[in-house]
Amino acid sequence: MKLSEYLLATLKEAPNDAETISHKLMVRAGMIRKVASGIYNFLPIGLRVFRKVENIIRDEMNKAGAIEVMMPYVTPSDLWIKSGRWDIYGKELLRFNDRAGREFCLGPTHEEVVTDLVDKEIKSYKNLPLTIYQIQPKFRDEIRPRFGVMRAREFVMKDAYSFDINEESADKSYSKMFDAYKRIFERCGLKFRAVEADSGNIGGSFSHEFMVLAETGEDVIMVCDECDYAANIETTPVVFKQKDLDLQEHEKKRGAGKNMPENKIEKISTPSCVSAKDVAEFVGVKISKIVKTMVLSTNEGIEAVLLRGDHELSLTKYKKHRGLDFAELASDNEISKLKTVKGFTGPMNLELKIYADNELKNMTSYVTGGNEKDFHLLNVNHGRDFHIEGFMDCRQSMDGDECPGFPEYTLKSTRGIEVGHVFKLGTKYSESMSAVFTDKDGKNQHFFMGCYGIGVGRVVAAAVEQNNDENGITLPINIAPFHVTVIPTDTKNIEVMNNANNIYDLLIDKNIEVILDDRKESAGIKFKDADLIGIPLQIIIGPKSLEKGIIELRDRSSSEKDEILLENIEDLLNLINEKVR
RNA sequence: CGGGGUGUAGCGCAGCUGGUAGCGCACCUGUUUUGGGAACAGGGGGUCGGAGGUUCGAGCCCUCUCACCCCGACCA
Repeated sequence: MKLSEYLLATLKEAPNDAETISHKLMVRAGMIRKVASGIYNFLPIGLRVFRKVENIIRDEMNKAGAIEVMMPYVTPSDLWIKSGRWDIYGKELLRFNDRAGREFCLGPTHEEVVTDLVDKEIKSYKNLPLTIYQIQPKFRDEIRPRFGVMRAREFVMKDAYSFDINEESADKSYSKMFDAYKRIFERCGLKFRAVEADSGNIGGSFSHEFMVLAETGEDVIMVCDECDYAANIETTPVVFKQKDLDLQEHEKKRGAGKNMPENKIEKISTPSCVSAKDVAEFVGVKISKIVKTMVLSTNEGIEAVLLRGDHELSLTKYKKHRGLDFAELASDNEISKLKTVKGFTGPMNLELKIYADNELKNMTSYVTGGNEKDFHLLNVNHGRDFHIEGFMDCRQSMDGDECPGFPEYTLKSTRGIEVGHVFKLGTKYSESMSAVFTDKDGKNQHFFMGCYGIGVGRVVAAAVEQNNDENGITLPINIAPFHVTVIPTDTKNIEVMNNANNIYDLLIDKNIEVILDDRKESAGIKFKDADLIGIPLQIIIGPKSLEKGIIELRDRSSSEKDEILLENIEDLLNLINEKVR
């Protein structure tokens, strides 16, 4: 490819809406351009990187025995109604009608379509297991698209779906995909970790996210440095230990024959103290002596959950342990209907079902909201003063928490970009959509399913996020847009151009992905562009060195230059060939 | 969805108390250049996001609207 005939759209300055390094660099390198919020053009340089990632994914999918298909991204509502997701899926699902008024949506994922497809085509256990996949655009009307193609509304996803006769077989399909994912991200040169993720409500099912480690990642993951344990913070279990010391304290405070501490509740004025931190400072106790009451709106109605003041609620874990489909923090409006005041909510006389984090078991005589503006209560105790429906592990894990794998190790938080997710579905969709095959005994059985996604554009962005320096992008050679650029520093010098053209042709003959920067630009611009878009190998041909019969080979990442005699040009080509393969 | 912010040339920005729009980069032409984003000379490009209003006069003031960006469940 000659650059004079190419679409190279590099920019000196990044547009002001770009925040992350990868977003800035991808725009500056002419890889992507925004068309609308969360919707992007891929320009030639970007598309080349995209295709390389895509091909690695395709290659590993094929090697793992998955079979490629292509499903539509415009999907009819009846499939979604059948699975029950038409009503559950919120505004993320972009819905519209065709000319006849039929309802459709842009597919955000394809469980419905693929389950329907396999149900119709696969009748017998003899044709199982089967894993099919596609690489195709998806649309999710995200609340807040950001970071360029990292979180886009329209994006390309590789989604695979496995179908098995039973759970045991499904686990094998899952682990094949899991292994394929590891190979894919290794081949892309990414530093990543597979972490345990939300396993949903179905017993025995599990899920892993593949996280590229990056400071700008949107997800927080908890990792153990000593063992392999890693999990999304949303789902990391907290190892609970009943505190003996507190129990002894508790004993001392017990009244004769009574089961509860005798400290009397005290109502105190706490003007404008709405956060646990405010209250702790105002009252002069540790924040860990505060109990905060959070009101939740769920599919089973309004309820409350209690947490220690310095702990954070994990809605994911709460939903899971409560067996809820839906839960979010109650709105101001919902709270205003209760016998309480926002900022001063407490469990006493709150006419709601109250649940609590396990840690509450270790707490006595704590501070809670008074359900009255500017008032809190001291010496509140559950059991004596109010009833807790149930305890569960629902707080978010924190730095220093015990590793669930080994009690002697501790967890540390780090950030990651979720580039892949493998999920064991079980029979969730085959049941809701009545998708069955005939087993050995001639009986109908529901398929055991798994689904496996990779965001292709996000992998590209994550790779850029991990591979860059002050001059631009430094992608590894197997996903760089080109292998080699030939840079003649003076396009008017016939000798220089002849040699440049010659080397360019030789590289093409060897199937090296090469560009010739024959633009009538100064050498400086060519160097800057080559570095910015991240061509790993640069062959520099200039008049002065050519007089000495040499050309230069420069390594993008290390900036090291090798001088090579023209007569040894074959050696150069062989050297490049080795690096590329 | 709530809160905040920004829309002026392709990109980055300036534009005062309202007086007919500018800078840098990019682009085009020519000449000289060519080893890390060249120099000089000349040139093109804007219904100032859109609609309405106030005014003799609006990029600037008012109202509405659209787009884009940032922050936000952790307070219950």
